[in-house]
Amino acid sequence: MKDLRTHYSLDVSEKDFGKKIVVAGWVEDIRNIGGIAFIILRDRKGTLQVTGLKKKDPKLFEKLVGVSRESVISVIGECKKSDKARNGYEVIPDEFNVLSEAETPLPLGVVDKVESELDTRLDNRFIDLRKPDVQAIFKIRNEVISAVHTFLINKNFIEVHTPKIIASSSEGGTDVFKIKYFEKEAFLAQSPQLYKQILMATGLDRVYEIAWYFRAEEHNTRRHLNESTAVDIEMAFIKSEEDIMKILEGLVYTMWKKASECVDELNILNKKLTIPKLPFKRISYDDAVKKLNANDCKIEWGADLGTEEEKILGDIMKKEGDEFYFITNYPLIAKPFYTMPEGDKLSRSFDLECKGVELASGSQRIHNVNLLKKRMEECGLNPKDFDAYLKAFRYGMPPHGGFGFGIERFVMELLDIYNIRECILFPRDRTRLTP
RNA sequence: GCCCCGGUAGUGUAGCGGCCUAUCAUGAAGCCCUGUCGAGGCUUCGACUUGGGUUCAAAUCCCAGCCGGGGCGCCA
Repeated sequence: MKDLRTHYSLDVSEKDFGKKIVVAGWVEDIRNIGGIAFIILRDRKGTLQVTGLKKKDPKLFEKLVGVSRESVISVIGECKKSDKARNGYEVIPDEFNVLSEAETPLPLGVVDKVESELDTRLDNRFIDLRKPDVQAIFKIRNEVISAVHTFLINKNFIEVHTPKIIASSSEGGTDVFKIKYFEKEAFLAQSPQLYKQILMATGLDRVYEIAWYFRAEEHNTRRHLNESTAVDIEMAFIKSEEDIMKILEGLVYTMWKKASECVDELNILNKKLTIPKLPFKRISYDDAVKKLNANDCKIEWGADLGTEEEKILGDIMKKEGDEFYFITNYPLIAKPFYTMPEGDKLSRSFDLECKGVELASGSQRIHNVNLLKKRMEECGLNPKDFDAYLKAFRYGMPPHGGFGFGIERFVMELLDIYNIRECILFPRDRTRLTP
């Protein structure tokens, strides 16, 4: 049995001219001129042209032009130099096989001259993903995640995987999905927060996870998902939250830089990336509020920044030359119970903002079990529900902190994508459960 | 949780009480064409979210359902 493919479209070079090659992929388009026909074949790397001549082999020609668009075929033929064809060569078929015939009409055109709605595209995601610009997003996503692994492993982090089926709602706050766990009730983890903290009591010191977040909030917006991914880290023996911010800004810088090296994909998307400068500006919550008030945006001290305020602050910071910045020392009241207080009212926390959108949020955590219990109670939680978590703080827990960093939000900002659903292969939102 | 908005061929749209036997593009099917690359030309096919109501007359107005989009809150 012969190979179904010896060459990808873009891997053919001059030394192949005049030789027999085998190419395979999807029939993107057929232009039948009468006595000659051009089949545009698409594979993972690009497209190539198969040129059929009626005179040469009428039967093969009929079969070739009769195949439906987006069918999968494999073609054996001569690779012939041609200045008229797009890659400088064309394949003159001797033989071809339809590996899979596509039904017609297509539910979504790959190269049609009409746009499709996102909903239609997501309903037919496997076809949508045949488009090079859609694929480019996920190729870049792959690169930045690979940069995460390299960067964090170099900083002595180890990758961990914490459970996603959990017994109690992890942090209060957001809604969680309830599931049946045999005779018990369980929940899908909204974040790995409590588990990565427990791991700080083990001596592993630095852990990270590419984590799934499940959130049962019924929002329907272009920047929310009910199932999303994040880079979550936790590190022990820190002096302060500044140690964590250093890791985070280095990580973001590295991811951005790695993305900027995806030249082919960025060209397809028609995007240019400017690598951010380190260090990112640190601005305290107090100063952020002052800045906002000075710009006719009235905000009460203590309130979390709303979408509107975040945007305005983003504009102010951009004017001052900072696209990326940390907002530090939030009011304690706006942060979860495990956040380390700073004085009475503030916290040792930070949010990383990019152009007015929150990319990541983190803090130094409380490592004293009594303070932790006190904070739980102040937040309206019952420490008894957190026994398994609290136990880890009773037998030697070093000072520690970490952050969670949404991957889809990052990709969205990185590539300037309007709807977050485009940043994940198969989005789960308020209404979408398939595909 | 609160508040807006929308559903017309496979896809994307026009129409917003009678001119609708519903527009245009794209697509599909077929015919012509030996250098296409957004190929071209000709022919054909294909749709008003569902159920009630108003009206002489409903794609169009009203009500309800179903499906979807978005904003806010909250968050990543």
